[in-house]
Amino acid sequence: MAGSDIGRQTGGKPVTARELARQLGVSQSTISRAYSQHASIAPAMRARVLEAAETLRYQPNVIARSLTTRRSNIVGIVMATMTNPFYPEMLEQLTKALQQIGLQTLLFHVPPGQEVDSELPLLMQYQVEAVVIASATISSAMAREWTATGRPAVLINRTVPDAGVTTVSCDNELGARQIADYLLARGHRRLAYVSGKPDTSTNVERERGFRGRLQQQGVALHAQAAGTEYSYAAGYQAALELAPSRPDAVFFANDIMAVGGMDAFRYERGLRVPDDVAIVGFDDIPMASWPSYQLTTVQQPLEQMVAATVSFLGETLVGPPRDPCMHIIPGTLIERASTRGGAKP
Amino acid sequence: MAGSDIGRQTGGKPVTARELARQLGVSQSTISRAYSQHASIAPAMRARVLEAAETLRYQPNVIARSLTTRRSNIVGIVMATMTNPFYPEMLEQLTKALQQIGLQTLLFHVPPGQEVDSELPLLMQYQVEAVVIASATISSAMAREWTATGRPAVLINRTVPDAGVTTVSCDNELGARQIADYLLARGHRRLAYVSGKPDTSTNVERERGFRGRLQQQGVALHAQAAGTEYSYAAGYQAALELAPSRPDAVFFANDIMAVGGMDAFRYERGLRVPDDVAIVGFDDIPMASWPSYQLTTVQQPLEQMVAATVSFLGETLVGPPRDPCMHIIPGTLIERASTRGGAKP
DNA sequence: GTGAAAGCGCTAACAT
DNA sequence: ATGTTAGCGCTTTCAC
Repeated sequence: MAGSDIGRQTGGKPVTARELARQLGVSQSTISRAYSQHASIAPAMRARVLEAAETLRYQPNVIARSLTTRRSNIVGIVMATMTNPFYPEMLEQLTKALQQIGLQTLLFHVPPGQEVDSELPLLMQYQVEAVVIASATISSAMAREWTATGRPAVLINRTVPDAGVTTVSCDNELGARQIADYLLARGHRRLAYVSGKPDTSTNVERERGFRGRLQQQGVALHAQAAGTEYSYAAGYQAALELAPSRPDAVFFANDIMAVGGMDAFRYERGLRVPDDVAIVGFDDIPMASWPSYQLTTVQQPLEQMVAATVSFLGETLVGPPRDPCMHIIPGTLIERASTRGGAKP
Repeated sequence: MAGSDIGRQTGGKPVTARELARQLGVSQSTISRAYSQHASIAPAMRARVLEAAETLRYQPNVIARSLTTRRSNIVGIVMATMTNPFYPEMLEQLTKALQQIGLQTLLFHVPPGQEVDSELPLLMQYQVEAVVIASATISSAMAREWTATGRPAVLINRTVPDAGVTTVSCDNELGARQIADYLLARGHRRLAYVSGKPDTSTNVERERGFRGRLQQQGVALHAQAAGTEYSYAAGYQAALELAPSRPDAVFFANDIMAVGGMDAFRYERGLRVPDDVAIVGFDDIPMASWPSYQLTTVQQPLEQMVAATVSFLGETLVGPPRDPCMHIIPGTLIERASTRGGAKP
């Protein structure tokens, strides 16, 4: 690693391929070829060019390149809030994996109230080659419009019905069913569900899985509280609403809510977890394994989700566009002390 | 919001300004002018162009624009790990604020072992107008090289001595001194410090502030443990090392470590917080205010830090380059139950 | 106020 | 293997 070739002369304009060519007494295309993997150029010549580039601090302008190649090597990532610790982790992994295959990440933040839809024209202007939408949803109309442009879109952790968008997600319904089975097997009968942000596919699927399974087993849902969003505070609030009905087990739509709920049960209502009330979440965020929480949860297969996303993008950006597909990966139920007792405070 | 103008015809190539011009029977420069704020164009004409653009799904190609204007409107953000919850929050705010002044964020992730330095040439190739480095440090040699290109660099939450880089940071030394004063005032005398990642400026400054103040007050540091990194696990580990020396108060280099340490003290050593040992952190991450932790800490002025960063960038990217400066903003000591007792488990 | 023409820095035929 | 030429889609003089 040279660590010394940033690419511009002191204070001046960046040196261009033409200048470098002039200095070397070669044509400008020769410079270009030196940076192109499969170009026919004498190895000696390439070496000469690269060496001169180093001393003159020449760096190819990839923006200009993308104008002719029509490949920006940029993918847009759209995220709503990152207050759920699950998402920073995902973003980090995603960015890393994309970088490894030579793709850069243009990050867009969608304010809570706003629609993802309104960001897409901007992404388009920046010529991103694909868009990854995480912790946010897109209208199916807009999704169709986007894919009509020939650019792939991947929705992580959300699905949009028949919009032709590729989806990568944990099997939420399966996970929720496993939770239901697990709680029933442990003898719980006064089961409650705390929903997450309404109308998100994750919430719908998890609720459907949980309720569906209970129904199959002939157990009625004891109580339900509506979280307004996927946050600690919403979980906390929901737990307070739920407490009077005295559930013996509560499934929160995700971990950050579960953690909030647990705190509310313990510190506001003096309930013991799991003795008075068992708690289950979904995601397996770092806090879930902290001794203060020891939260039973369904672990999302983050690595596989990222891998699926990136390999889909990688393939469809080189080869012929792959058809959109649904990648539904099963999660793993992780049993911890929030349901099975143990060394709790 | 139209919600319907993504910018490309179905499956085909994006429509260009030239095509749009041809359709309208005007020159291509007219199209350009319609999108330029201070161009001389008849209002009627502009309206005509914009309307046609909408129906034909024309969107200017900002990448091509940047070639002529030499303004990419892209800033690079370089982050190391985001496992410290303080950083996702910062990233979110930063991206939002940059977007508001028309700047987009190209995100680069630096793997733990790797140097930021190696990423900069890539940033340069993407013609970013400025770089913001968070949760990571740059060598001062590389920093000088970068600024020599005439592009601003901002280091958030880190400083690099005399490298000509603008720095935005909390007053770590002051904060640490306040913590020392606070703990002494509460009668603690067996004080310990848990250091963060060695050689980071934050760690150096916080340690200096804390030790310095103790020395001034004639109190010797009772014990110290070396965290290897800013993580929950490192804090946990450090607490275990510290426990035998029986400190009556521990200042952890940041909150995520403090939370880890607290869990270790409580669940591994059975100590009560704050009765047996008082705990203080730094940052004020969300978990610090959760009832399980109720962590006394110094709140970083995140909003002001982001505002300072963005306004510096905004100014220096339009007007004449501003000189690099140090923005040191005082934090706020927040007293919670981890030092003053209260409703603890 | 609008059109014509010359680039921005690069890649990709097409020559040689 | 290298040089020449023609753009990529846009902004910006310079005419009129």
